[in-house]
Amino acid sequence: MTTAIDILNSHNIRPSVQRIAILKYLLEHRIHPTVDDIYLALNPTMPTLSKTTVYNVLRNLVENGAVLALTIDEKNVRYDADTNSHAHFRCQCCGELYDIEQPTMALGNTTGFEIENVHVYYWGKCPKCVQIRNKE
Amino acid sequence: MTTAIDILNSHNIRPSVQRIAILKYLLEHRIHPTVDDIYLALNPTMPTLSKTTVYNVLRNLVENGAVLALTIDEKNVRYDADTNSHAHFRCQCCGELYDIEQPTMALGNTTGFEIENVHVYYWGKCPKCVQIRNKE
DNA sequence: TTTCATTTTTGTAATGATTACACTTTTAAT
DNA sequence: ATTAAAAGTGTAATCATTACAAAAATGAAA
Repeated sequence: MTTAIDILNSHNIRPSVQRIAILKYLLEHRIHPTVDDIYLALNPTMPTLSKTTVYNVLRNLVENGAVLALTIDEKNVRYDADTNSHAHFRCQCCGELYDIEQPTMALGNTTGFEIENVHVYYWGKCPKCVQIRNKE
Repeated sequence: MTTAIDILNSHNIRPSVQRIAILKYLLEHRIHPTVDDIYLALNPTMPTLSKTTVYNVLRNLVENGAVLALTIDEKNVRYDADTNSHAHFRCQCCGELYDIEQPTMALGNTTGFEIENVHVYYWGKCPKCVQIRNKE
């Protein structure tokens, strides 16, 4: 099992208390939290934590490829510690954000472009909301 | 050629002067503009136009499927009048946003999910920026 | 272990996109 | 022409994010 410290080290990010806490939270809560989610979750046990630090740390983690920033939610950026290839699904009923298997893709003509990164975002109804609708 | 009015009518949106102007601008300027881009472009010839109206009209267009909202840019939502299936590429050097051919995708296991919409976002270097880097 | 430079964190203030809201104007049907 | 509904407008509020300067922590050198 890879710990937060290992991940920080392997991305050349010095493992400060705050960085460890934030990455640890992301690793243990795969809910694609927003900055606010993270701040509110950690604040009780780290009262001195500043929201600016959460922003700073996350920018650092994203820039160094340790964490993904998801822009599927128009309001807030969401963060994901799972950097393996996978897609995301956002339910238009309940707003929930799910991990979903990455489709196998045959790229079209992308001549001249150097592609470094792909994000696939789905929108629709999640299983829970489909069921609720069918019961009505 | 489909006009702005045709598109509005076919999506059951009443064709007001402002709606026509905004959709026409989107149809004729395939640059994925932001709200501000659109407002600044139209303001000279429509001095009474309000930015709130631009927001309202775009929300209406998106909700009725006449226009796409792109969240590839973390700062602003960008709008696209091309609702045909295509992907988007954002250059990490110059920030430019390109249309790009939609990959042919074989969906993985999405049992239970009702998928209504897919967006594929690419990041990397655009041909211009690749060239510039190679010349250095 | 003291010193000092560098990095990191912190809190407050600013920014900037978006929305709320109340009022005015336009539209379309009678 | 009258009138009710829809659409547009301008200002003020909201809220995520960033800027910035001061404080704290870190780590290397003496």
